[in-house]
Amino acid sequence: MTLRIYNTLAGRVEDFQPIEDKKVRIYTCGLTVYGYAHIGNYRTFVFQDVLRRFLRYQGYEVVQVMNLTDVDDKTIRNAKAAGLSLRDYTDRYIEAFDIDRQLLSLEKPEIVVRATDHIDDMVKLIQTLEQKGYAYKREGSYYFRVEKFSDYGKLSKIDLSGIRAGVRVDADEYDKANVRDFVLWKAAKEGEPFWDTPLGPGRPGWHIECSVMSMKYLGETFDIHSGGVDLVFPHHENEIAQSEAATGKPFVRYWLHGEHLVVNGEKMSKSLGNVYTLRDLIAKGFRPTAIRYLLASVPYRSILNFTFEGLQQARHSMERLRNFHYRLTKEAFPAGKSEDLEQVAASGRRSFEEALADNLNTAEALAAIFEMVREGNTAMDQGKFFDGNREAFLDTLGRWDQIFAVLEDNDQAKLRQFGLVKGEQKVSLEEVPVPNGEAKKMLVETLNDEEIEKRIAEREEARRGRDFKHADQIRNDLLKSGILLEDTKAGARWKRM
RNA sequence: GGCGCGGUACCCAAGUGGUAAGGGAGAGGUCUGCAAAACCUUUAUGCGGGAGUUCGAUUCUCCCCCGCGCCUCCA
Repeated sequence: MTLRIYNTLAGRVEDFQPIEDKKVRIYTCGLTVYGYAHIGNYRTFVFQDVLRRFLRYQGYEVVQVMNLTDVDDKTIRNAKAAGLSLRDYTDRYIEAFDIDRQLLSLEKPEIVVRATDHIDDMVKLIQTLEQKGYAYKREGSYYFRVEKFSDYGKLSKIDLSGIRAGVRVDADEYDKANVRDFVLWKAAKEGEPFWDTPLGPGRPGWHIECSVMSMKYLGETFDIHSGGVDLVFPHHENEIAQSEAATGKPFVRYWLHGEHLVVNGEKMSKSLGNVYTLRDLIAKGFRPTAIRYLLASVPYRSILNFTFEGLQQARHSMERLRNFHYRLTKEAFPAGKSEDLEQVAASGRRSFEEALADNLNTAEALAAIFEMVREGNTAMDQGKFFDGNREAFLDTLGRWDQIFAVLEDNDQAKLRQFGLVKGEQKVSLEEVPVPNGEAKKMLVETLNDEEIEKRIAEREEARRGRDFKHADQIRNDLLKSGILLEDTKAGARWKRM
């Protein structure tokens, strides 16, 4: 099944065809590590994760490069405020990001790179651009001569005449030859980090790192470049200009952009106080898997309206899928096999695959799987689900989960693994992060599996003796610890709230 | 000013020129020692408003209203 995907460059949905038959090369703009990533960032990362998972699902080998921008005005400012070197400061947030990534079940890109490890490569590219007449130097800084690159604007469809001198243009870059020109290399400033290079002392401009690192690891022309919509202009437009001016070859074949997320219908902003990090949400008691589910459930090209109610709804939807999975694995069914049900499982699989192939329509993929769940549940309730049907349903559900990755209730285990359990309910946004330090005090500690099982056994014993008072006592105690008991036909089942 | 996106039930959210997926919540039911949970059923003559094209429009065209994004750092 060919993936059809919206290519910003083409301005329409296109069939995806990689350069190399069974291999896909992807570059994704990662994070500027000046602080914790927020859920808006994660919306984009979940989209990119769904993309790479679906490509792998289709049998492609994926080589994904993700960059981490570890030098820019904000990182410099914040590192200085924290009294740390740029490296020490950004290391902390990179570590925090890696933990978040695992909490959200984002597959690790094959190659994760940081800008400051590629200064030499950037210098070389800028030198090439200068030799070809695309770059010029002014007062220690290098700029890209936009008017020399005739394709400028082809991605964002921007009208260059719309950029007017003196309006909406960084005032301290007055020394550019043309207001449209963008900086490749910034001359060193007093009190700021800089690198001594053949270009002179300074630090890289924002766009150059992505051109350099993507081409270094993926070649001068590669398949997919993705990021948030806000990057279309100027970031990606400038990347194209730098890269294609230097190589004379097409830079990227498919440009993919994820829409933003808003909170309660409003843009996230510090002044509104609605910027949430993953840790903020965990501290409020929300589960990483529910967050992933919510972020994945809205197709990537639509604005996602993030609300706590929506997160709660996501949690419940996800629970329904897990319940069905539980029945499939634990409930006893009569021997035999229903051909009709085999068809239900097969068509569920086909439908969700088709939905994803259609520009990653995750909402439709969900609908497909829920339809299968309902039919399966109905058959089970009527005694018409057979042992022989187990495998096909588990197969479809498992395949679906290769993309969505939310079936397993592993939140508690992961939070423990990263020390994000017990203690206070809220961690201030302003605190300097120590991923394994104060971040430990986040979730209310709950009982471990053995303790829970033991209490349940005790309750079963009480119930057999018709000592319901004691049984109910245990049930209530567990509930207070966040453990919900469910008496099913197959015995007592528990889950964490 | 330029470019672009969106308005579908109480909430989230697909989709189509042929008569509205799915989830959550609510209601009813099944199950249960009770309860919860779970499961089933059910919930838009309607898709922002108006006009047009058409045998037929939520889906196409035009106008209007509302919300939003980008054009400057931003996922």
